[in-house]
Amino acid sequence: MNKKQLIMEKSLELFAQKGFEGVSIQQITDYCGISKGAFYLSFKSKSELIVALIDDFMMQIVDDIDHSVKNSTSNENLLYEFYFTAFHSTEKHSDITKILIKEETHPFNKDLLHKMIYFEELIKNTIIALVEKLYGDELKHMKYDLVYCIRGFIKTYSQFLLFHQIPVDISLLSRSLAEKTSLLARHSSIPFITKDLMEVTKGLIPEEPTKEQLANLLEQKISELENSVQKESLELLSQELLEPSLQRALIKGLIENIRLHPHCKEISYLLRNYFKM
Amino acid sequence: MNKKQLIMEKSLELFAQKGFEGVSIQQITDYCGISKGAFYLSFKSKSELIVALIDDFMMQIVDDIDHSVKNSTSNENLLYEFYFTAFHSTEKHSDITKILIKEETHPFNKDLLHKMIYFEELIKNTIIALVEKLYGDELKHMKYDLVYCIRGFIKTYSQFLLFHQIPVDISLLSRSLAEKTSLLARHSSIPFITKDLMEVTKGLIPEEPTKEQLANLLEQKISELENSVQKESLELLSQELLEPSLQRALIKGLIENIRLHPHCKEISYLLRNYFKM
DNA sequence: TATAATAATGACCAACCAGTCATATGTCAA
DNA sequence: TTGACATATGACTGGTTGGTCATTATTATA
Repeated sequence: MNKKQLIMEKSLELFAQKGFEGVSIQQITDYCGISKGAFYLSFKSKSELIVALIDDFMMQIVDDIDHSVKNSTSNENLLYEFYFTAFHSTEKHSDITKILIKEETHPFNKDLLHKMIYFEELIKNTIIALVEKLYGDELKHMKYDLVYCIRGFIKTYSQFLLFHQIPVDISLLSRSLAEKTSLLARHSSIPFITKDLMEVTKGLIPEEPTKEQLANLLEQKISELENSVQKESLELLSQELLEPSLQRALIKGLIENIRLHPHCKEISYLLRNYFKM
Repeated sequence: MNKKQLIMEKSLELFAQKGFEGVSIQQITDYCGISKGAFYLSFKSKSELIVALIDDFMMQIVDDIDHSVKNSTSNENLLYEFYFTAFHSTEKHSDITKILIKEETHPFNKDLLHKMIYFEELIKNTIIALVEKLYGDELKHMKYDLVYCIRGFIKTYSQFLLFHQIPVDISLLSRSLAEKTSLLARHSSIPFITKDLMEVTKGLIPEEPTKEQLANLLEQKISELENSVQKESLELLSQELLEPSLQRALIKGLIENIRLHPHCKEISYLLRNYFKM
């Protein structure tokens, strides 16, 4: 296996158990069965590993949730599906989620801090899209308040799922929260979180990447991948980016194709936003 | 000033900024203007300092909240008052609250872990008392679900208050949450957190102290205190504990007296429970 | 097979840590 | 003034850390 990949996957387990500062490079290399020096051939420092981890795995969760919101056809079960996807994804990627929760309150590194703020912003944008899809302009001044509540629900119950080793009925939880959310949306009238307050807490604007940046990212991914449907899809999307010609349905299909590859989630997410799918 | 007290107060600031593991004994002693050796005259180890901190300051918050619930006369504004007290108290003791939030997900020490579980349990008990006072048996199967939601609200918004340095209208926040809570209590029907689920997550039962333990604790506090109304009150309560004679109103008054002393909050809380006030 | 290039090793380094202890300073009473 | 006791000091120990680098092993090329 790719050594970089090996280190990332093994260290993820350790970090989830003991937090970043609780795991030494020595422990990681022992666990991987490699030497300490070999580690530094793959990563310049411990921080770089951590940032790489967050980058890679974080996007898988964001993409899962965002995809479920953007691709739901009926509004009937949207709330339920949203919560279900969110909890399902946090369980599937429980290691990285544990890390995100653990390090959230004192990220030991500037880079890491920025990644986490960026992550938070993406999730928030998805929730905003969800709320707008469901309630349009009905909510008005309660909109951002509701968004923050939903985010709070997800955080609170994710923590419950991850830190108590009890088998839990996610479906029930999602129904319960969907009901609660719907209640709050329809009846609450005193907003605490306003648009202004939410802006202030932003900290970092997740800049939309330019067409050129996207093209470069695609180029890079293409060179990394083996020949496969995903590679072909990426190449077609790369062409489409530079010279638009395909119909929307085709583009959407291509983006769906690359979503299947776990390390193309970020690209998939960015393209979906770029092509406004 | 008492050296032990000095160390506790100064180190609290540092810990709140950087977390327990981010602060060395050397940094603490430098910040206090004492030598490293002097630290170990007051505390056997770093852990002991941390446990002492949690013990002392944690109870101040628990007592504040518990007191507001147990002493409210009308149910009209109880929810609002409860939230207001909770947020007011977390702001007043922002340093210790930051520590509690930061260390919650990976307490670096068994003792600390137990303290935190104990703390969580006390808060939960207070919320249960709140819910029962407000809704009695009406809620039935939604009771524990509501309790968990309330706890979630407090955590979510405490984090918001403490980690964004924005001036915030706690009163508005409390009204907003009181409305939300009331909505959930009256209309939600799908419980996720059941009594069983809440039991499982307990981990540690906060054992009610026996009469003898309480008496010892009182004795100790009495010897620590200077002559004052508080000391007198403690002595009277100590007598009352061994040979009941006073009327409830008098006992209640005495307990109120000792609440005024910041380091008698725990005693006050325990006595209030013992005498079922 | 010989040579060059790349991958991997682990002893080593400086920095930091919690905790110790011989020594020094201050403070009483006799 | 003396001596006994409590208080305070900071150099020191043993251990861990992230990170380096001269050396060795492996692979590719010719």
